[in-house]
Amino acid sequence: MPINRRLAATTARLLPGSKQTGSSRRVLEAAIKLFAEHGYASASVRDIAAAAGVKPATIYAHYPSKEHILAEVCRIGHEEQYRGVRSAVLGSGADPRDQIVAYVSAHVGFHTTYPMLAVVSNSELHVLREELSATTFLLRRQSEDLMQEIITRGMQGGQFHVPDRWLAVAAIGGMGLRVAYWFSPEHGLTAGQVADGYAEFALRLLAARDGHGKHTAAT
Amino acid sequence: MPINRRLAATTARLLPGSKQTGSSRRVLEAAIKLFAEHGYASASVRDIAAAAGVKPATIYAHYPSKEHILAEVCRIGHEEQYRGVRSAVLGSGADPRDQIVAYVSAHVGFHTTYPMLAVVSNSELHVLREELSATTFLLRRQSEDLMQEIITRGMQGGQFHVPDRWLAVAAIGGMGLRVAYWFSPEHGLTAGQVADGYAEFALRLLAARDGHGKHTAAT
DNA sequence: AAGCTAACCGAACGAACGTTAGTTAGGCAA
DNA sequence: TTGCCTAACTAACGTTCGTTCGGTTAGCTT
Repeated sequence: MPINRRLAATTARLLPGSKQTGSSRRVLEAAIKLFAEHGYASASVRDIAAAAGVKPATIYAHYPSKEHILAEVCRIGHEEQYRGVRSAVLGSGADPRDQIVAYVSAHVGFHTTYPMLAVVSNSELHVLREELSATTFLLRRQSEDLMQEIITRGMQGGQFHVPDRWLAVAAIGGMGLRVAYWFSPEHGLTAGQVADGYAEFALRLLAARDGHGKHTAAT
Repeated sequence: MPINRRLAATTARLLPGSKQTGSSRRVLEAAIKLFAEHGYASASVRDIAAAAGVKPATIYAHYPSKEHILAEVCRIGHEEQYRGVRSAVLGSGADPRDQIVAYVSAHVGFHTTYPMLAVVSNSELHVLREELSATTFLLRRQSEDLMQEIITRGMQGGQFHVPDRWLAVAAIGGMGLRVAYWFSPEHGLTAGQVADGYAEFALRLLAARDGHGKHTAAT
């Protein structure tokens, strides 16, 4: 087991409810695994075909180009992530603290459940032409906006206090993103423990130590 | 200005004190910029040569292979990062809170000063064979261990309280890593503001909200 | 049985890849 | 001047890349 793996996970998981079937789906799963482990440019169409149990030419019966495969993977990944955090927040109470806990738990949960999908969606997106990545960037933006709205409401209500709300979004989002790289079921921590821990971290990060941010200056 | 850039920074900075000179250094700087923007596999030797104002074959007079160029970049990046956090911590007081502030400020400072170097060092390292990445992984490990030691001392002294100390290292480290991707001098926040903000975030994250972690259970 | 459709494959295309061999130009010691 | 060294160059090597094209199968409909 080499130490210089790109991520700790070893198996690719596509969404159980994906509408893809047969070879089309196996190609997608193989692409997720290979893109995650070696990167988009280093994973050849021949590699993907072999991993999917198919010949290279067959791939082009399902996808118009290698780039479109990546675009589909990124779209699926960001769609599931946004769906997850959105439904979690909607299912929580009206207290911004509950909403942040729900958001971060769902966010981390996505990265522990679909680590390879998360790695590809986040670190290979830049190779896509804007035409193919526009939808995905919109989804990412919506996820960020959702967190920022929660934080803004929390600051107005006095539950949260941060020097800069955008910086808090970047910090909380960033620490969640990295989970996909190191998380593994054999790591010693369960997915639930990581989600709970990060939710607690996010709460601490947003709430001033004196407990009531109303009395300190904000930007 | 396309939206799907891999990172916000536009200019590569090599360390001012690097011993490299002339073409050798220009090749290194060009490689940092191209590896950061397009990834190791997508940046060809011909691209690097053109950016360095040199012909492809000339590169092999300075580096034995493309892989060795990346290895050198990763080594320089991790060396500077470790040097930075280490000297910052040594220059701070004995209070773990001061040490964490010093560590995180230096860590974030590295990622805002050398964003391209940081992006390459952290996200392209996995393509290196173990033989070429061993030194770099050692440096990364030392940086992580340093933060963990600070946190451990802070927990023993009652200043810090976290459910899992390794999880705290991962969270603080992860949020700092991401800074290299979005930070830009034109972003609205100065490097100092980001460093101060993240240092504050790290302190909050480590210190229980009741202010004295001694009274709550630890794992 | 004939015909259609979707899926798949073998073979090959031109382009780009990392790398190498051999050559040239300039500076310097003898 | 001669010889040597360094640093850069030109040209090309063999390989792999993404992609395409023509043809073959399997399964269903009529």
